[in-house]
Amino acid sequence: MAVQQLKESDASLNEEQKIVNRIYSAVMQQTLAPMTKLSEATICESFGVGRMKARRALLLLASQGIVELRSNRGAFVASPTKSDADEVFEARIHIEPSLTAQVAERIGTSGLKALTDHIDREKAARHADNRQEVIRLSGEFHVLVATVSGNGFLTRTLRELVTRTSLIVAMFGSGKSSCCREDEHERILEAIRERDAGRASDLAREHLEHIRMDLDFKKTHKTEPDLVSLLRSD
Amino acid sequence: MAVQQLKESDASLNEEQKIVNRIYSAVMQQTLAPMTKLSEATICESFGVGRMKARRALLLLASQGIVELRSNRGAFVASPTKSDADEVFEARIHIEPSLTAQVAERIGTSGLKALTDHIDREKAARHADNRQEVIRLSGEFHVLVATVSGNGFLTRTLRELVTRTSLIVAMFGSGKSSCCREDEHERILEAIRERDAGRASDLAREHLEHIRMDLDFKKTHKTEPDLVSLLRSD
DNA sequence: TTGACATAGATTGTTAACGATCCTTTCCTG
DNA sequence: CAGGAAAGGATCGTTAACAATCTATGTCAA
Repeated sequence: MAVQQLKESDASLNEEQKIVNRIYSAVMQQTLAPMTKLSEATICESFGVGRMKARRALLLLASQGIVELRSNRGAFVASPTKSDADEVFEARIHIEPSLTAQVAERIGTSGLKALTDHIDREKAARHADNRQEVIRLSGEFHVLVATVSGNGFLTRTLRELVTRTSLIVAMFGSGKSSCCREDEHERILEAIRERDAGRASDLAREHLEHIRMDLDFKKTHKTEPDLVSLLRSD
Repeated sequence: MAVQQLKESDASLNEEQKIVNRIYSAVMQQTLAPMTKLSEATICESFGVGRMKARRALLLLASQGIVELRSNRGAFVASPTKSDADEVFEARIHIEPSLTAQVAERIGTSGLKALTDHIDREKAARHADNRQEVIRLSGEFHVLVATVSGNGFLTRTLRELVTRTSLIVAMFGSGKSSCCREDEHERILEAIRERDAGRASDLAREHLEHIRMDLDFKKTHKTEPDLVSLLRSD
């Protein structure tokens, strides 16, 4: 079980993929909020590329549900609905427990080291109170599990699911616990290290259900206070 | 569990999505063989669209691994390797048994009717010896299971997986049994109808493993006789 | 003051032309 | 005759200009 490309060397990639990855990261660390407009011009000057590259990047992001393209109006960071959230968590609960179990059975030393290092980085970020980094690393843990499984397809699928989860949390997250709970990743890693596939699977499922339970679909969407801020006297 | 859009009304779709769907279908019924070149010009005149739409469609197809874009050389129908095949079947075995079990638990009457009708169409096509239709419907059964689950994300994911499986079978299929076995879909449907989630899950897994076992990775790729045909005297 | 309407600006969608790269054919040379 | 180099053709990648659409501002009338 070789870990192929833990570091995706940003250099050897075509430009639009770089743009896509940067936007993915921004969404994952909740720098880009749902409904944020991503105009072509913005992307062109932000990344120093032509309009063609920008449009290709936006099309790719749209095909993965990260942005929404409205005709003649531009691209906006997706704003998932409750039903979108249900789909995403349902899909993750179908995939991740089974995948985590497989990883527990077949992981090698290099994969184990990658996961351990990641947990260390998570702890460091948490200790440093670097919220954005904590959120991003929390999400990427799940992608990393797929990566160490060696399955490129599932890695891409999970990257998409995790990113959409980040948008869902941005929309419906209930306040402070807007990222994964403290030690759940560590406990999953322990189960993997002990080759306990059943426990790893259970922990993964519970972890996802915890994230889901921390959502609150009753409150009005978090990203509508634009209206409020516009109504303020200034 | 409402079945939302069993018929994707080809009319109300933007043009590039129509192109993508047509190519999907062609791959599914093995009209388009791996490594087939899809030049921009071909698509432009085939669908009567501008080069821009053609390029967008090809980019979408590439992002889903159906075609491969080579710089300055054009788009080619993907030719999966053995390792690609392993990834696809691994992913399907992670997803489909669990998904089928869920469908067995939660399916409603409309979903049951959709699946039953589909099986009927499969039988009719088989009886009529319409090979292309049999292959296409066999693949789409798996997509339909995802559709009746009501999960749009998994539906898209399975459409991609099934299409790639079709390419894999085109590359490595061992002769005659190049499509799903006769009655396995029917047995899965029976388990679903009886709400036997465990059996449905098992049957789905076995079915996938049967498809996988019918592959033969030893033989030279099916789509290299281009070399042979070039060597013929003519 | 409020509402509708018209105009101006900005942004996206499309097309066409140009430049770059690759493949094929041809021709030259050993 | 074989090998390689160069020219030609075809295809893709990019850019720039144009057309279409939407948003916002401003005006006028009720």
